[in-house]
Amino acid sequence: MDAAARAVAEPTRREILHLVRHDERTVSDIAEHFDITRPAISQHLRVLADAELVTVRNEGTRRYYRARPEGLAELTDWMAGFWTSSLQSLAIEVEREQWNARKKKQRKAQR
Amino acid sequence: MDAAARAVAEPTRREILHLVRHDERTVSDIAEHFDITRPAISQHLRVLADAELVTVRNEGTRRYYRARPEGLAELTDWMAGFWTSSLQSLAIEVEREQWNARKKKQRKAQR
DNA sequence: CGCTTACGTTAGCGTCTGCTTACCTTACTG
DNA sequence: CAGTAAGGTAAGCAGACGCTAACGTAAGCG
Repeated sequence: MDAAARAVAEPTRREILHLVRHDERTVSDIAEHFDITRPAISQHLRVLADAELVTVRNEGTRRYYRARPEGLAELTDWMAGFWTSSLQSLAIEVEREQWNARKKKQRKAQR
Repeated sequence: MDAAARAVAEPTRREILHLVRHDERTVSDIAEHFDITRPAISQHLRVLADAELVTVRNEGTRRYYRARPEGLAELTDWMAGFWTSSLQSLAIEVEREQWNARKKKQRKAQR
């Protein structure tokens, strides 16, 4: 999951993901969309593959990459769940507010 | 948005976000949870603030940081929308499959 | 006023990263 | 078979990144 987050942090890799989101594409095909060399694309694809955000299909000398929807879903789910406030935490939040209010009153009284 | 993605890629920053997700906390308070120095935390907070993922509230010499829900929501929404397949793209997908099927048959015929 | 507390900022450092160039492997084609 | 097309890999380099140590700053306190 850490790998996925780091992989997506790179603008070029995000563009690549966008390219292979629906279509599967070869490395050269992808490389044409950028100003960087093909090896650089290969390296980005390796990072994305390690993060399990893309899959490969071999056909002769060509390698077809495409986005792996499950990997992307896992990432978004994880991100969304990262800061969702449950009822439990909401209750704690209310308690914290009250605590702060008391504390503020105390500080005011001290002056 | 790019800034937000890069900010979240860092494990320490994710932990910080988690800490100030519901409570607002001071820098020293946050720093206690880590093995790195306080200035390092300050720098991480700067990155998070630049990415508009946290907000600050000054109170005397203390600075209270807390997560900015809107920023987090924007990020997750953007990530989720990044690869959601609309009906439009689904139709394209089907068409692509058919095109591939034809192409495969053609290649087979060529051999 | 000087002292302390709570932070931010800067300089410098080792490490990681993204990129290019050069090379190697593998599969197709004549 | 040699030649070519497609793509992975390695070395090396410049820049970004994360961290620390040292210093600067502003607010509270005696």
